Amino acid sequence: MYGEPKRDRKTERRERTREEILDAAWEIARAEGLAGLTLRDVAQRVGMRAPSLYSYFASKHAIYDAMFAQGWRRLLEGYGEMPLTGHPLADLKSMTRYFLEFSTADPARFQLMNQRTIPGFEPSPESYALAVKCLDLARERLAALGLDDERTLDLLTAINAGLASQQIANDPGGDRWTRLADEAMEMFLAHVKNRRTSDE
Amino acid sequence: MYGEPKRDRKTERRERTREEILDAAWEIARAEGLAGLTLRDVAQRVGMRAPSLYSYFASKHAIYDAMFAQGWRRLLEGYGEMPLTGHPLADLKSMTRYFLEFSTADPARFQLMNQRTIPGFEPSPESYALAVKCLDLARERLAALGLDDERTLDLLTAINAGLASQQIANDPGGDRWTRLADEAMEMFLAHVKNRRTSDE
DNA sequence: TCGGTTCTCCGTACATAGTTAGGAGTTTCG
DNA sequence: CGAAACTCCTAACTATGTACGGAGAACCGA
Repeated sequence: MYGEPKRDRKTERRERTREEILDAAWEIARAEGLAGLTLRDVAQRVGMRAPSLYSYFASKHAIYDAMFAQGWRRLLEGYGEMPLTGHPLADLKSMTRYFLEFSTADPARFQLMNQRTIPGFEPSPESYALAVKCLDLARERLAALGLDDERTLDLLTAINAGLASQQIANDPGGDRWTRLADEAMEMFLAHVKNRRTSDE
Repeated sequence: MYGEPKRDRKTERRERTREEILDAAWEIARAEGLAGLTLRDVAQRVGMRAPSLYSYFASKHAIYDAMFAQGWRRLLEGYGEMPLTGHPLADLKSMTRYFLEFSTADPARFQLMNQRTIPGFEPSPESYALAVKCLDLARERLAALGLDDERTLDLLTAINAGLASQQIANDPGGDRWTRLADEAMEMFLAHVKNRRTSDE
C-alpha cells in the first residue's frame, strides 16, 4: 500500500508534461493556424526534440485529438457555469453569444472542433463523446425552454455555426455579428413558437 | 499582323494545359481532401513531374487561388442561370437549395471557398473580387424581393453557410438538411417581413 | 544496497512535401 | 539557319511526420 504514492508522482509528472505539450500546441495553433502546427515547434517550446513527444502522444493526430477533447470539455464547462434566467429569449441569446465568443476567440480551435479539415484526422470515440455530450446539454436546455424536437436543435446549431464561421471569416473582433446573433435568436424563437402553435 | 495566329496557338495550348492541371487538382482534392492535394500527384495525373507545374503556376497556392476563382465563377454562373419566379419564399428556397447542393457536392471546394483553413493562403484580389461579385448578385436578388439592407444579407449568408457546413460535417448525402433549409427560409422570410412592418 | 526494468529524452535517419537551379529538347520567329 | 522562348526533365535543398536504437535516470523487488 505504500508503493502507490511513488507511482502517482511519476504519472503525475507525466500528466503535467502532457499538459505542457498541449498548452504549447494551443499557442502555436493560435499563432500559426491549425495546419501550421509543427511537432518540432511544439517540442522546442517545451524544451525537447520532436521525436521525444512520442513518449507522450502516439502521433500528431493524437495531439489534435487531445486538443479536440479539451476544446469540447471547455465549452461544456462554460455552458455548465452559465447563469440562466428561464426566459427563453434571454437564455437563447446568452448561449449563442457565449458560443460566438468562444468560437471567435480561437479560430483554430473552432476549426478543429467543428470542421473536418485535417486530412486523415478523425476524433477518437472518447473525444467525440464529449462533443455529443455538449450537444446533449444544448438539447436539454432547449427542452427546458419547451423546445424539444430534433429539428429545432439542428436549426439552432446550424445558425450558430454559420454565425461563428462568418464572423471568423469576415470580421474577427467586430461586434457586428454579436448583434446579428441577437437578432437571429429573436427570429429563431418567434419561428419555433409559431411552428408550435400551428402544429397543435 | 500574320504573326498572331501562331502566338495564339501557343497560348491556347498553354491555357488548355492549365485547365488540365486544374481538373486534375479538383479530382484529387475531391478524393483526398483539400489539404491532401499534392503537387506530385497532380503532376502524375497530367503526365508530368512536379517541378514542371511551375511552368504554369507560380506555386501551390497559385493553384489553390485558381481553384478558388473557378469555384466562385461556377457558383455565380449557377445563380445566374437559375430560373426565378418572383415569389420571395420560392426564390429564397431555390437559391438556398442550390447553394446547399453546390456546397455539399464538393466539400473540398466549399472549404476552399468559404473557410480560411490553408495556412498562408489568401485569395488574390482578382479572385476575391469574384466572391464579392457573387455576394453582390445575392444582394441584388434580395433587393428585388424587397429585402435590401445589409443586415438581412449577413443573416442569410450566415444561415446558408451554417446549413452547408453542418450538412457536410454530419450528414453528407442525406436530405435532412435540405428540408431544414426550406424551413429556415420560411423562418427567415417571416422574420424579415415582420421586421419590415415594425420598422416603418 | 544492488541488478533489472521502465521511462525519458536524444541523435540519426527515412519518406514525403514544396520548391529551386540548371540543362536538354522542341517550337517559334526573324 | 540561328537566336529566343518555352516546356519538361533530373538533381537537390529544406521542412515535415515518424521509426529506430541507445544513454541515462528513476523505480522496484530482493
